[in-house]
Amino acid sequence: MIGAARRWHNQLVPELPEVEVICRRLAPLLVGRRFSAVQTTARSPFFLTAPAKLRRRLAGRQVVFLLRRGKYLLAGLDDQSTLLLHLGMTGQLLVGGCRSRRLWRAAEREAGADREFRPDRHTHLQLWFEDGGPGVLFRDARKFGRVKLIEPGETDPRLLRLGPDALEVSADHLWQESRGRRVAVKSWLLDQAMLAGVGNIYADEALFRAGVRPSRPAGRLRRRECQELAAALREVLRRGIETGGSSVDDFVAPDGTDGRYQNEHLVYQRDGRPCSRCGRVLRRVVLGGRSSHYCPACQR
DNA sequence: CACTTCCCCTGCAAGC
DNA sequence: TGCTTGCAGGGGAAGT
Repeated sequence: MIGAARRWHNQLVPELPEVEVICRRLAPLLVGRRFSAVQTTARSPFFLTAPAKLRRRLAGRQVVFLLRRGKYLLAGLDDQSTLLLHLGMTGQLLVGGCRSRRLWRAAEREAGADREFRPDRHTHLQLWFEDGGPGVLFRDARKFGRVKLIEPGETDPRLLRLGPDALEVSADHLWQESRGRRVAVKSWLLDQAMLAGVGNIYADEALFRAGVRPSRPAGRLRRRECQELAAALREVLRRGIETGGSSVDDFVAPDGTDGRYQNEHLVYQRDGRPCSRCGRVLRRVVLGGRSSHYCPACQR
């Protein structure tokens, strides 16, 4: 296999729209309910807060609110502590009992499996409620996800470092932040301290729509391009939320349904195929260790 | 200080 | 067929 024709199996990272979809669908299922028991697996020492402590501290707590900040989910609890969740690359939050073909391995899918999800060896956290209703399960095959209990009055340095939320990014912010930066605009967009919530897919899609080549040094952006990039970012993120997120591989909403935004990807993982705008063959380049997809004619 | 590289981890698919 | 190898990537640490 050569270059562009090669199709790697890529995991989809939950970016801002996916986390927002999860947040909106999960909030009615979490807020107001009280944890009865919390289960963890022996394979979960990657948690920022030790599993044993999570089990002890969460039991009996009631969820007061659920919100998204960048790619983080924050569940406020009735003792003023906060449960912080990051889905990493393969993290999933699922409602106990949900059905989805996507949750099963290819062989099982082909067998027509569309059955209820049951906790498996990658299900690291199980939250059950005292009302006896469906639980919420955190599953993460690659363990890049993070779970932390933030104690009352404490803050987390991860959250303090985050830039403004990408859903409301302004041209002025991009302009000011980009001045003097020599890093590739693509790598710059992925910097959560500059802008919170943008990942590989939406960065590539926004750069295409703004006509900016991912390898361009951020500091070379013109004011006009910052305007177009800000508008493109807001548009692709808003549309991503509207369509329920991108389901390239691992993303499923808590109820097991797929998103549809992958049907609207114009460049992401489309290298080797013609550009939808001009017909030129789309390319893939690695920037800062991350693959970027772009049109050599439409993006300058 | 700015920027790059490495590492964590696992599933999948190419290649032998 | 079955085993080995290598790639993907968010984010933080370590290196240049």
